[in-house]
Amino acid sequence: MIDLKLLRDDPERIRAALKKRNSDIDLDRIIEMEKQRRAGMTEVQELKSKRNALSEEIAKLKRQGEEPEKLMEQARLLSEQIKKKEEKQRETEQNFGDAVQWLPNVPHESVPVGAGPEANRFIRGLTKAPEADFEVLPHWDICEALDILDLKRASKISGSRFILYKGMGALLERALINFFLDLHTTKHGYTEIFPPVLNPTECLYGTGQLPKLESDMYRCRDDAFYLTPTAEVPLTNMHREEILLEKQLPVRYVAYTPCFRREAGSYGKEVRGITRVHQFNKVELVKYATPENGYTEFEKMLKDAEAAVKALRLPYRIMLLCTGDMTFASAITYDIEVYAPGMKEWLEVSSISCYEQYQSRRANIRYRRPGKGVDFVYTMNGSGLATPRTFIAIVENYQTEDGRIKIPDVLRQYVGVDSIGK
RNA sequence: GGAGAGGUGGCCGAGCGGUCGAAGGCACCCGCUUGCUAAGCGGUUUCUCGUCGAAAGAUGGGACGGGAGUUCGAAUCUCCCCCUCUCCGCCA
Repeated sequence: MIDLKLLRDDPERIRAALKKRNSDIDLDRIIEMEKQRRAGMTEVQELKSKRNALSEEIAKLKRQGEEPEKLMEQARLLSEQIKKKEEKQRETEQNFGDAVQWLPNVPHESVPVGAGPEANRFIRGLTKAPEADFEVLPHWDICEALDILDLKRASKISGSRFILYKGMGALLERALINFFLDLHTTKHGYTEIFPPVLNPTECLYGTGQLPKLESDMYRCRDDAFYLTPTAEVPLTNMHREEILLEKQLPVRYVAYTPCFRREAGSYGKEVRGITRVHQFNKVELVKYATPENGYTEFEKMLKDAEAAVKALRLPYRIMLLCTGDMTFASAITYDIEVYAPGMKEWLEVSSISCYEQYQSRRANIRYRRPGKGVDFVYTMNGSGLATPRTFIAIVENYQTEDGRIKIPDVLRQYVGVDSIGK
């Protein structure tokens, strides 16, 4: 949620942010609703103040053994009036609340303005796709040849855009998950969490998937749960409605979870292979920090994710997303992309976002600074990494001319062999 | 699924329908003190939303799991829901 004080005191900043994001939200309507809401609030409060005074008076008289019937009658009428006003006010609040949920975060000033990927800014890494000295097979071909993915049967048991890893493929996938978890827990100071992946509606509002991304998620029919689209949801909601101590911060969590996405509307794109699927594995990083340290921690998180790509020795680049490419709740987002020489494409394997206080306001996650009251924490998260595309990058980059796949050094202790095939 | 207990401030934990935003403790912060790996003494500190104010602050509303009700008035009474714990049953 955006800061309501900003809405009141400096709406032009929000208007500018909306423009940068190409949003067509009617801000004036929301401002108007907010004014109405406050006016109504004041009215109700004044009536209640009167009633409280009356009640006190009654109590006093009763203690003296009197029966102040006239006052009681007056108070009764007041109460009725209050009830009516309150009902109206509740409606006003509800409408305002619903509307304000749709306001996206204000982008950080360093974020380039633009509509699509072409406006993203290169930060570091490879400027050019590396060339292989032989014809690299795309992952769907090499994986079929080596019998480590079975997409036909995945489709038989679940449908299109599902992955079935098999044999050494399953082992490689498992190795990746373990490697990522070990890396972040032992080298980067994250605490491992293994959370539930069915999350209730409140959690999805908390992190900002709802209301906007409703149709991108799987919902349970009989219970108010969504299948988690990312571990960001459980990890960030762990401290929902809490006041943390300043000395606890930063809190760093890492979790492996499967992630579920309907990918509605993406049909026709990326049809082959496993770049875009309904269920995938991801190791996710989440941090809670103070506003002062927020961006330092954020840059560190980018490095933590980058370390994973580096350790696997994959060709990569880091892009700063433009306003049009960022998600709704994010103030700033970096993508780490690896190159897949078989597909001849750059693939996003990690997206690292800082939400500043946008999520913490929604989820009411605060911290106490000794002697200086409470404030909302900064939250941020990043993939560290998502496996399917990392898997692709490995089978395509580590492919040999004779059709094998070498195992990256750092994974050997998990896989137990040097290569897959022959 | 059945039976019972319970959900109160950052944490633990009291709380006859009005003087309870809530005893006490812990923690925290601020002083003082002390010759010892820290203790003692005193004091402060719930959160939230309005209004006025540049600010310090002043003033009012609200919050004791959530919602509805009874009442002039609810942490306290009634109903519904949610959650936690214990026991029984069932199941991986």
